[in-house]
Amino acid sequence: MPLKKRRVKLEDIARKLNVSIATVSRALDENPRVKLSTREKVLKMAKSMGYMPNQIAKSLSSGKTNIIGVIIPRYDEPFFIEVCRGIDDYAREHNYKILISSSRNSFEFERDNLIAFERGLVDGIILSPTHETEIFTHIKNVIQQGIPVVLFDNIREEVQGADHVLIDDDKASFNAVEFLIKKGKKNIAFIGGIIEKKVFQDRFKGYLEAMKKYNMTIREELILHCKSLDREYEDIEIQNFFNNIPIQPDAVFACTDNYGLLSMKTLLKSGYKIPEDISVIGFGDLGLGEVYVPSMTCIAQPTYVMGQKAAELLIKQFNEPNEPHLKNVIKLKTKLVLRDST
Amino acid sequence: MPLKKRRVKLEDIARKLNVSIATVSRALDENPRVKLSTREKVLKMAKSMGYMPNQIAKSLSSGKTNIIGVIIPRYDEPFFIEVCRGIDDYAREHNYKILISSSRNSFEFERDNLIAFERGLVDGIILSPTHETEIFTHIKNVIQQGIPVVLFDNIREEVQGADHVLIDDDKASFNAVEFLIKKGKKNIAFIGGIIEKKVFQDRFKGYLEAMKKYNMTIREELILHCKSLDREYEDIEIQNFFNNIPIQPDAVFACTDNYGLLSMKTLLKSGYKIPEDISVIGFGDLGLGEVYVPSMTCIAQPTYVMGQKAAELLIKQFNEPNEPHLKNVIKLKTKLVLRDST
DNA sequence: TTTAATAATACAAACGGTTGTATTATTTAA
DNA sequence: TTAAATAATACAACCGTTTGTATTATTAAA
Repeated sequence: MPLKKRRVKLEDIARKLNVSIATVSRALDENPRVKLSTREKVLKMAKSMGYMPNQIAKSLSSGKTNIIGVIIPRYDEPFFIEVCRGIDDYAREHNYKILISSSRNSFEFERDNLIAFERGLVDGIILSPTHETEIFTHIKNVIQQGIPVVLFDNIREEVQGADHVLIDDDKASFNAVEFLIKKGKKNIAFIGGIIEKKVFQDRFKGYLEAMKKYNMTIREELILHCKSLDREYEDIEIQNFFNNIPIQPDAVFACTDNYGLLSMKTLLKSGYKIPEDISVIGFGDLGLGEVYVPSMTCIAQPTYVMGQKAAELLIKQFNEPNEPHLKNVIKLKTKLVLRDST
Repeated sequence: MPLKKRRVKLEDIARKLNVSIATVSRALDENPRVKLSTREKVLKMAKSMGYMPNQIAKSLSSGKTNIIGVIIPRYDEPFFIEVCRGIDDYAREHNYKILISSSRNSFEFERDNLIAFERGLVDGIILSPTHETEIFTHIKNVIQQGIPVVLFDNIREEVQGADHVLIDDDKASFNAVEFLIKKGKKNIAFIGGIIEKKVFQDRFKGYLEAMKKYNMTIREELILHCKSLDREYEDIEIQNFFNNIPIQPDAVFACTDNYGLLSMKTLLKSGYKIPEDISVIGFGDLGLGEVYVPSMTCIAQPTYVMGQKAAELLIKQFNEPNEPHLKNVIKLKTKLVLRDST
């Protein structure tokens, strides 16, 4: 193992060629201010000496890091990973890298991550707030520093100066439930999550709206708002719900993919035939819905596109540094992916 | 929206308090060289002015970015995401951030990412080589620059100077197949992947070893080496295999989670009862195996721990900058998670 | 007191680039 | 040939920190 060699820098090249650092810098930039023959000499020498520009020095000097900071609530959810893919692809095409941080579903972590990014590490931030996040001063602070911010997914409150990328939860649910109704379903169960959360409120709202529009009876006994955050306990809640249900539902609209799958699991165990006896629709089209037997009909979110859009909005902000930037709000459409469970 | 304000820097604080920049810097560092009363003044002023240190300047000056670069072949594989979680948790505890890059399963991208990291953005690199990666000069270059490197998962060849974190594929397969044999299975099918790849070679090796040890007849007709890289085509290959199989297998050992699930899907469709007629074991414990009906017995890899170990080794390298660093190789144990499919 | 020792602070170089301006070399026009 | 115009390059400040050394203020010892 050879000794670690000191990095080659502009100065080293300059000295060897007996030119100034400035000339070397410009030559490497293909700046027309340096003579062609000089440029070639410099490029050749740089190559032969194994020159690697120092990104940190560049950033300090230019005030740009070409890094986008991304904060997601968790890594182990395909939804966020897909969004990150979208961000990454778009970013890479525009010469940006992404620095992903997980807030571990904790407000504290979210704030800490934001503060870390605020230290000049990133040119802008794409953030999906945790469900815990109720105040937004930490985000507003960042914006006030002049750092561009784009929010996506779980947005409880619009933030002045930040762009927003959302899906239309309300409408998506409405469409799914409408679809069930039009198929002639009478007793459509609703499986939602903690009702304090905006997502679940909106999805519930869509359910109610569709039911009302078609004059369906809304039965409390067919509605479950899961309270648990823990996967394991969700399972139990859903089992209890279906095992003690006083009316036989003929359809289930579940507010997450997992709720849908857990429902199917329980229903199959109880002897229901899917889709003969009962139809099931889940929300979100990632993970297991497709390979499960039977495969599950889902509301597909344009996850990847969401990431792309977020990156696009952010980079747009980079390129118009003349404030004040107000906000763009993009609402993306979902679509119903029909499978065996309906 | 107020105007973007210029960032507060040490100089601003220094000027206000009529002290030198050095003193301010040291005061914020709690350096005992500054008087307590001065330090307090500085801290107070820094806070009231909303001072945020500039990470880039710090990095340039200190030569440390406190960022770990991570390169994985793809985002949309739970395996890598879990490893990243492990890396991130360990890194965060030791005051490092991670910058994740995907090589999109392409050697070119892998090399490009590596070069980007080489520009001084990261203090060290954790890399899982793509299946395409056959030469390692790009990695050796990085190591020669004195940048610590840890490799994990798909390592075809040990690289001098880099640490390695692996699982014992051979033994894991051996154990799984041995388990099936001990359950009295006679016709154990093997579903592997492209046999040129080291992983699949090792897993096949484990299968053969177990079969030989227990004097089982090895039948070519029960062995499939999938050729496809494409999920969709995998499905077809596996369907064809089982639909045309001349002998009824009573067990399947599949080299990936997905192969296992696809096998189950096909077998169920063909009327097999699992586990009554046939047992199935998959490799990898992430994703669907658990929720599938029936749930699938799997070889669980210590994915999260793998990430932690990788981060640990890397940070260890940071702390012993006296070369030459040779290499550490860590082989992690798997375990068989029993479920309904066996 | 006056000096020596030490505490507190200031100065300035360094990290490795970028970029505006000054300077020198070369070409063009008179 | 020489002045003016322009091309090529050099100089030096700057980005915001850290840190070794020099300087000044304070305290302790003689």
